[in-house]
Amino acid sequence: MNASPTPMPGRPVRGSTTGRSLMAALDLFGRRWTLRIIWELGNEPLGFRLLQRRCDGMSSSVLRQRLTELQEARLAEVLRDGSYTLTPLGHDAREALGPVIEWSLRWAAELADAPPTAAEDAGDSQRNRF
Amino acid sequence: MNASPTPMPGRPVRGSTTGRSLMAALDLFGRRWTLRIIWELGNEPLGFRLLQRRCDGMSSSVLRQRLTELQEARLAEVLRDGSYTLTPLGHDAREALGPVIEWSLRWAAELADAPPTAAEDAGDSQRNRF
DNA sequence: ATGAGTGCTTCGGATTCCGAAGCACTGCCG
DNA sequence: CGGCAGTGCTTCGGAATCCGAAGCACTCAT
Repeated sequence: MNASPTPMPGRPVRGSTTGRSLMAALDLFGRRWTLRIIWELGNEPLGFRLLQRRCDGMSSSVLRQRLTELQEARLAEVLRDGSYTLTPLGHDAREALGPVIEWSLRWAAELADAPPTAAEDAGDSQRNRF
Repeated sequence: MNASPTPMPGRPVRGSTTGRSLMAALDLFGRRWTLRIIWELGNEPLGFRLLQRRCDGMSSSVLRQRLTELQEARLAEVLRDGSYTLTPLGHDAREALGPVIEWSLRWAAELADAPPTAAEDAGDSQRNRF
């Protein structure tokens, strides 16, 4: 299973040597689908295939990888019936994500009534502005 | 610049068709280095190369990509002197990340005094537990 | 004018992600 | 009992993404 190691506080983070726990968390969360999985698992325990469907049919191989990482990081665990849940620590993480949710609503509102500025859509507009 | 489109509320998200703003946010944040960049820019405006150094020397090509995405998403902008900052919306996002920081501390503490369970380190231990 | 620093691009190779297919297994239901 | 659908999970080839070294055009201090 040739994958990069699960980020953990105390150990050096991918591309870093400091190992500060915040950086480890940012690295862990900054992997595709991780945030989404935590979010979906926070609602209710889910089996593998059902969880996969909730995540817009994400790749099963990556889902397996993410679930392993989350287990190693002690955010998720398997129930006796085989379904996946968040540990108490995992639920904490999800709650910590709450403000992000609220923000995303503001974000959506902001973008709705703000017409794109000339600077943005023409991505190659500014160059060598020294 | 062959890159996947910047996630935006209202538009379908990568691998999804719902376009809910939360999913867009999770997709945006769930790209490597994005959270880290927001974090670093929240402290102070930074020029390209300095920001790169703050992010453990991340790849310049990816940094450029991320910065463009963040600008399109209106989280970041360029100052007159060429350095990058967070927009007010971007600062909101960073503040929304605050609880995640606090959580990462608890996470570190939790992992510190919790010996690894047999289930974890031997990743290939459990198979076909039907 | 020379050297150091900047923002940014290019490009080949490494890593990661993807999705279809398949395996072994457990329920069902007739 | 014999299908048959559903499960968790793996494999594997190809696509997308990431990486880092190198370089370009430019500015500014010396």
